[in-house]
Amino acid sequence: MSKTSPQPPSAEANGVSVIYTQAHSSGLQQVPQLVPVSPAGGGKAVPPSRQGKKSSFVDRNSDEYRQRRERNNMAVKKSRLKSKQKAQDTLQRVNQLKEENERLEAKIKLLTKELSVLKDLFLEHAHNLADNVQPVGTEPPTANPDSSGQ
Amino acid sequence: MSKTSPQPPSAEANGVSVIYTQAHSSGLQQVPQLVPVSPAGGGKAVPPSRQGKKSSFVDRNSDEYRQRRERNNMAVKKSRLKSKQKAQDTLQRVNQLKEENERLEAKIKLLTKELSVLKDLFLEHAHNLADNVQPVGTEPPTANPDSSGQ
DNA sequence: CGCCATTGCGCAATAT
DNA sequence: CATATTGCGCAATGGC
Repeated sequence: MSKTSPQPPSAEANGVSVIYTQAHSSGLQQVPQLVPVSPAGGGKAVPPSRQGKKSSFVDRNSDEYRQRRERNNMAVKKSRLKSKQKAQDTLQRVNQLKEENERLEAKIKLLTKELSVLKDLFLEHAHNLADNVQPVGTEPPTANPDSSGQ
Repeated sequence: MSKTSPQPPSAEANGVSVIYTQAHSSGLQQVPQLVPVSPAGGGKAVPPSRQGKKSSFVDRNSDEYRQRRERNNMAVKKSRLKSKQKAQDTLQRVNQLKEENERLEAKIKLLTKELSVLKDLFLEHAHNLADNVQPVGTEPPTANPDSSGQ
């Protein structure tokens, strides 16, 4: 009883899914019904073509309105879900890349070590040649008159 | 005139910044004032302690309420901004990791090539030895009966 | 008990 | 004209 998502604001999630999915805010007993589509001068006064039709009010009771709202609500949900998906994918991508990075670093470490070994062999051999030491048969391993490290 | 952010829903952004920052929904002329804090049985009926106080209604006109709302609105904005920041950071992280990946792959390629060269040198030298080629000036054991590779 | 932080949700303006 | 996105405020809830 402690790790649940914020749960829909009581309405709709409960049995009160009557009609007012928009129960929030000051409504609950809507009186106005008709509200100006855009209060305060929106700049250009209503497109001349729509003048003699519905001035500029929306009927919050019309089926048209409710249907539009519902559709938009669905679209919103969908969009937000998609958004969250993408965010998660991005997170996964990060982890994926981090893993690959570690893999590559490990490989580099290995290759570097191998190279180091081979180079050392070369150096040793070069020294042997320079010090006049025959290859097969005789081998004074680390008993060389060599004094330098490296 | 085509790349502007959704601009606040007309109210508040315009000159109508009266009080109703919550202008949305069916309000605009709020009549109820007092609304049940949680419609439909929320399960357990109100904490016994609050019974004789304010039952369970919120006064949408009280300064208390408005202040709480305003504070929450700020918190919400802040939280959302933070969220977006984090999302962007994550995207940057992806690019960062991708770059690093390329860098590492290039390094691997280089190291691999170096290794390849050194190994070839070794092979060549081994062949020289096998083919009866003495290093400084000594007689070889007349070629080794060695045939195993590696 | 309160405060801030998060989160799901619906609305409206906009973008596509 | 329809859907997709986005900023915003509300309310429930998480967490300190």
